[in-house]
Amino acid sequence: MSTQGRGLHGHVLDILGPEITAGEYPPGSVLRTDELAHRFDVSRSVMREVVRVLESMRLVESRRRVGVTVLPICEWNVYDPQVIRWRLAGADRPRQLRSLTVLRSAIEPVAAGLAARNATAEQCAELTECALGMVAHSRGQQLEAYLVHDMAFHRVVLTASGNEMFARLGDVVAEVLAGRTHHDVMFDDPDPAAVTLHVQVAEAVRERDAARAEELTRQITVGALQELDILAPRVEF
Amino acid sequence: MSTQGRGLHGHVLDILGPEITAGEYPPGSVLRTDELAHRFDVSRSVMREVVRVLESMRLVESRRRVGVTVLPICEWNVYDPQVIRWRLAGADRPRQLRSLTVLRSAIEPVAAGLAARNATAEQCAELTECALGMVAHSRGQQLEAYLVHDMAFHRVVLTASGNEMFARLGDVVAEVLAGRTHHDVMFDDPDPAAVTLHVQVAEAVRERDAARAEELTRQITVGALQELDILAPRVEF
DNA sequence: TCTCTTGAAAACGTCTTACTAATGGGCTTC
DNA sequence: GAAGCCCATTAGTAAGACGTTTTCAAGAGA
Repeated sequence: MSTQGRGLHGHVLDILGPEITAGEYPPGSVLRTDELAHRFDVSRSVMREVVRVLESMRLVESRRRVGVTVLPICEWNVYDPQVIRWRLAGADRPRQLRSLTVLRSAIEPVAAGLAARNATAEQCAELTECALGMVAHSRGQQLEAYLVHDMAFHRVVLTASGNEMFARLGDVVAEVLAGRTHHDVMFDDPDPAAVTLHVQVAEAVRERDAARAEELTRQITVGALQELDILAPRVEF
Repeated sequence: MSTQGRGLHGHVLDILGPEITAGEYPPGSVLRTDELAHRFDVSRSVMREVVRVLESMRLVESRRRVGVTVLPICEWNVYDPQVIRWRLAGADRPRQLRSLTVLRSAIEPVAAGLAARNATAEQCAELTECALGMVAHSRGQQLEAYLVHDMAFHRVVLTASGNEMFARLGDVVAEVLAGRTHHDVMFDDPDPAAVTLHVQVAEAVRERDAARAEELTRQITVGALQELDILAPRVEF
């Protein structure tokens, strides 16, 4: 599921983007538009469009007489979904997974609290449905079905918060959850305690108990962090 | 401080981007590359590069035989610093300011907690210095000088957290703080309670008291939210 | 020898033109 | 009325020429 297989432009981006985010060109490296165009066998026009996009992601900077310079990580637009996908697919996947999980631990509890205030009746119903789906598939090697409901659950919470910045993290959280199931070691069945917590969050939101929804969600994210510490301890801090 | 006045490309972007984020073209509106090129008096090449960048921000989508379609807000990359700047400069500034402040209230307490664990001795010193600077300029119409130290304080906390996702929000927080001082009604002097809280956060971080740093920062952000409610109640939720 | 000036080379920036390709809508046909 | 074909439309790609800025080095002068 690359972003835009459409067009030569998207194709080149799908190769060059991951290379840069993987750190194959150290910060300060200089690429030449013409060379890249030749390498990918595309016209300079196409190559220029690719560079423009990379530039808007702050992965590179283009300067006259110098070339296309790779920027240090601290400059990157690390919230760009495309950049996140590239990094998750690449070498510093563990690091990215950790920073995203920490991000979740900050965002989701607050989002859940807001959801308890702002969720529509329909969203409350969706939430309950997702939680029940998680329960239903929590035993007997049904990780895929479980994952679907888990992703949906968190997406509904973030959307129901009513804050667009939170809502936009739905995709990111989904990828983190999917990553946990697909790439990393995952226990045969999800932690029963976590399943229960999801059900309780749905309850709390339905009952408009913001404080409880927040606290329960905090427990979920703390659990996710601990799980990460067990599987891949001390990758960064 | 527009992103890149460099080049025709940047110039067109600085006009078209704000127009789109201001909602001047309702979602589903169709723009034609040729028309835009003619309107801005640039070549189609330049216009195509602009469209590519807008596309990477998910503000528009380009399809053959159709044109450049404006996407609904829910598709936008709302974490793109450029998009944030455009929106802050435009019509839905209040809405953007509110969602960013809510975001702050989720992120900063957690970041402060992490900072208490991870901050270097140098960062602790910087933090104290910033807090003292805030105190020094907290009375007598020195809002500008106060703002400088306030922005620096929060940037250091976010950086010291050691999480790159948090660190990258330094600019955003700075713009929110600057916006509060410059564009919105601001009391003559900053709230003394807030000043004290900053000093205490610096203390807590220095003493490695994560829980206290988190709780104190939570009070700061809650204050910011309340302030927003007083100045511009009920803009969205 | 050091500095300042000047010039040229290098790389991106822009424009133009031509051509290709896909796709949505209208037209025809059954 | 439905299905399928055809074409106008608009973006996608390519190639080449020229402009512009920036850097760096060579040369002139002190």
